[in-house]
Amino acid sequence: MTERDAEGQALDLRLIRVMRNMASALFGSLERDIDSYGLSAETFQILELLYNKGPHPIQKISDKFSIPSGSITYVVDKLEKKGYVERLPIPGDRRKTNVTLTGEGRSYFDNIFPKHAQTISDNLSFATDEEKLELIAVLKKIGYGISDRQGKGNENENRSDPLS
Amino acid sequence: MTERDAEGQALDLRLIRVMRNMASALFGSLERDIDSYGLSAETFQILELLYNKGPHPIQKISDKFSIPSGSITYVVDKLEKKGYVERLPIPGDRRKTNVTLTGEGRSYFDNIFPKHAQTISDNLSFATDEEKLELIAVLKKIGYGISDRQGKGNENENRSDPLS
DNA sequence: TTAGGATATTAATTCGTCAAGATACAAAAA
DNA sequence: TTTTTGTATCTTGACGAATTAATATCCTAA
Repeated sequence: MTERDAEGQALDLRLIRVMRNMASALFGSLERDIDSYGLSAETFQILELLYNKGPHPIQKISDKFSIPSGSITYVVDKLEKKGYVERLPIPGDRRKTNVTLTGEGRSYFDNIFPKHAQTISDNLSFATDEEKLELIAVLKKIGYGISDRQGKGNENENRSDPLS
Repeated sequence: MTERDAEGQALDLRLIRVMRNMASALFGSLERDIDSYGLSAETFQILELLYNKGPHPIQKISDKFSIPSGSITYVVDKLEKKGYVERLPIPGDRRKTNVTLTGEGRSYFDNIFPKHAQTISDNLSFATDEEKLELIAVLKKIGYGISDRQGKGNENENRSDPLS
């Protein structure tokens, strides 16, 4: 990789520091919000996935969120104990298990999601819509760049739902 | 807090998703780099602090990085066992303990920091300098906004080294 | 059939946090 | 003064959360 001159490097270090602080303030705030619903950021995202895209095999969830295979059982167990999801066998392949939202899980998410979305908007209210569009464009470019450079084995991934 | 219309809300959700994915790609990449030096993101940042700003009392470090008081002992222990830092009493207050870089810690950091800085530049190379400056401005604004709203008890913090 | 891989769980372990405790300082009361 | 009360600092030990490595079951293709 090409080396940067001292000045450019200093700019990069400044940017990474601002990013770290912003991320810590923003995601910290969102995590506290999610915590108030009795969930973790991780379990919230899993519920969100099931809510928006229906049942998923355990392994898909594990992949999507980079949760180790040994941990995903533990995580799904917790959600199952709370009554928000259930495990269902997948016909045709008895190795797989589908995770699906229960009625209770759905209505709980119906309840908390709008609140959380409002918290997100509150936290992002310090930028204008124009700035937000600019952020989306640039941050996407960076995220893509990094993921593509790494993912030398994932070329066939869903590019219509980028970075998802 | 004022509520957003559906369209604005959708923009916010888009932005937060892009931010999450970007952060996970970027910080994941940086963490893997740091991991290759046998450190965690947290311990790396502590070494960086001691390197740039000299010895710090344990409690300052604990505060700065929001590490619980029970955990900071554990973290400093690990760095001490590796020989990178040592604990020294602070004259005048026997409750406090200073954490300082050892010679070994300093030369180790001398060695790894330039490598890590290069990794940072590599990961940020997908944005132009102009875009980076724009990012710094907007992300700072968001980070400030969130921190200031929360920190109703921290008005007296160091604003010349913002969000640090 | 059999060999190899995919999927999920279990058990052991590691990691980090919390609550409680030990010590020291500082300020107010006696 | 000295005593008391409250607070700050750090560590300890018990605990829970999350990961790893090993295991059980199942599928696919040679």
